[in-house]
Amino acid sequence: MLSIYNSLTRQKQPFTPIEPGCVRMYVCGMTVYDFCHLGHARAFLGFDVVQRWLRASGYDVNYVRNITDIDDKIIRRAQENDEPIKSLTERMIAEMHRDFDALGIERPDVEPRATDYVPQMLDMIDTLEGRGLAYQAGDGDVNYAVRKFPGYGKLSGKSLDDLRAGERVAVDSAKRDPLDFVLWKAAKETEPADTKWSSRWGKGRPGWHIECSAMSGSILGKTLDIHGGGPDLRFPHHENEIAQSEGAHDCTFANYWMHAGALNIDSEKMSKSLGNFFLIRDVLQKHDPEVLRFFVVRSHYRSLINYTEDLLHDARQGLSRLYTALRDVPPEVVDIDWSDPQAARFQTAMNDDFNTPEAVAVLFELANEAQRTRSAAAAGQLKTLGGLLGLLEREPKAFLQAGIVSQGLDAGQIEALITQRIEAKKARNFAEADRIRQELKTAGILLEDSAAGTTWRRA
RNA sequence: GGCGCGAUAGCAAAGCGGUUAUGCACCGGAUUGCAAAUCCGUGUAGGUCGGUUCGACUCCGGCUCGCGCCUCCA
Repeated sequence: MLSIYNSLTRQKQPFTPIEPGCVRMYVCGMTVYDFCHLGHARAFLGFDVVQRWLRASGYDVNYVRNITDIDDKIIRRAQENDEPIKSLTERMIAEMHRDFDALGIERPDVEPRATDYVPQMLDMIDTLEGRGLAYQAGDGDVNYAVRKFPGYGKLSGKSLDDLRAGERVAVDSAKRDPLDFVLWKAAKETEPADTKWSSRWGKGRPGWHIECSAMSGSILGKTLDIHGGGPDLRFPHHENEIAQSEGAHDCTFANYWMHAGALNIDSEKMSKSLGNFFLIRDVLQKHDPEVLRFFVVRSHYRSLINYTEDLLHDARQGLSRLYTALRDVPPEVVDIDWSDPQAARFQTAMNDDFNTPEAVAVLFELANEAQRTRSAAAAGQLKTLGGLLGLLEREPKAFLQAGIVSQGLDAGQIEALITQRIEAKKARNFAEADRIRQELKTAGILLEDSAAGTTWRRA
């Protein structure tokens, strides 16, 4: 029923887990040296939806998303900050959780940290060396001998000779082949003690790629159902993971490879040098986290998303329409009946490689139906189906009135002005009533009069 | 240079070889003291050239343009 686009075969395939009813899913997580940015939000939101839908479909999911807490950038940042590695990584992990929680990204079942799996990494490197796939170079580093692994390049569609032809990096003479990558990095005298582990190759630290192979293998076994990650991890990281895991275990590493699409800012790649680098927390200063989630979910997880302020405003308008329907037609609590036409469309869409844009279209149709027919059942379906995407779980009023108070009026000030306006209306002083309406509108507050009284929401 | 992806109405974004995607915005109408929300109505979009077909936005090929990866990167 469910089909998934497999980056390895470049086509959609029916999803068949190794063990019926169970899904072993591994997604490459954060390197914790800085705050999370919008690209992270996009990718991890994408896999959050995948994970949610698998569970909603009845699978017992074991979702592992690692944390890389030892790495060159972490070491550099810790030195810049003059703080211990552990202190920096603990801080960044807490900040990551704060950002992800705000966006409704559920915690994985297991969140392993690389530094807790160094022995497993060393075992794996040992196995690779025993098999002639790894060697210690003159500089002390242990490298993977890429030419010895026949399948190298199968995920990225690159041949070693193509890669060599397009070579742009200075050749590291200690490597037998320029494409060989580091499994174990020999420690340098100048590096702090908390970056060094003992091994039979001498003191050092693991290479980035081996971390994921060791953690996924230790926790989920030699073969995964789904391996996911951001778009730029496909090469070399995932290619190298395959070389390591399949080289060590002699069996398929992952049956389905999933890659999220990229996120651009104003049509350009987000980068610090272009000055268009957005952290999640920066965006949440100005926008509701659920709006950001909706913005991401209304596009397909594999497509390129372009982030602009206008587009985020557009997303807010759309999400407001959905919440307005739930406000006007209180939903009844319903269990989804998958034979219902709209629920079936939603299910079919999600089963078609997690087609959230189509699923969101169903949400709008349910909102229309709820409003048109005052159907509490349709509203209930809207809320429940939305919940499967991590949306529409708040009180409508809470969403519609939520805002950054520091930027404008708070609820008390708004209520006071509304009271003044009601007095003016009673006195048939419509000019004054309209002036207050306009004053509030300028502050981003829209008033809605009805038989039940006056309500407000933020634009 | 190598590998890959994309081009849909004002904007965003899907499915689909022949039948309304959907949302936002816009424009009429109803409603309202005025609005907002809501409801009703209004859209013949598919880069370009050629091919396949009774029929193509949808399949195939060329071209143009845009993007990503090949270096740490979600």
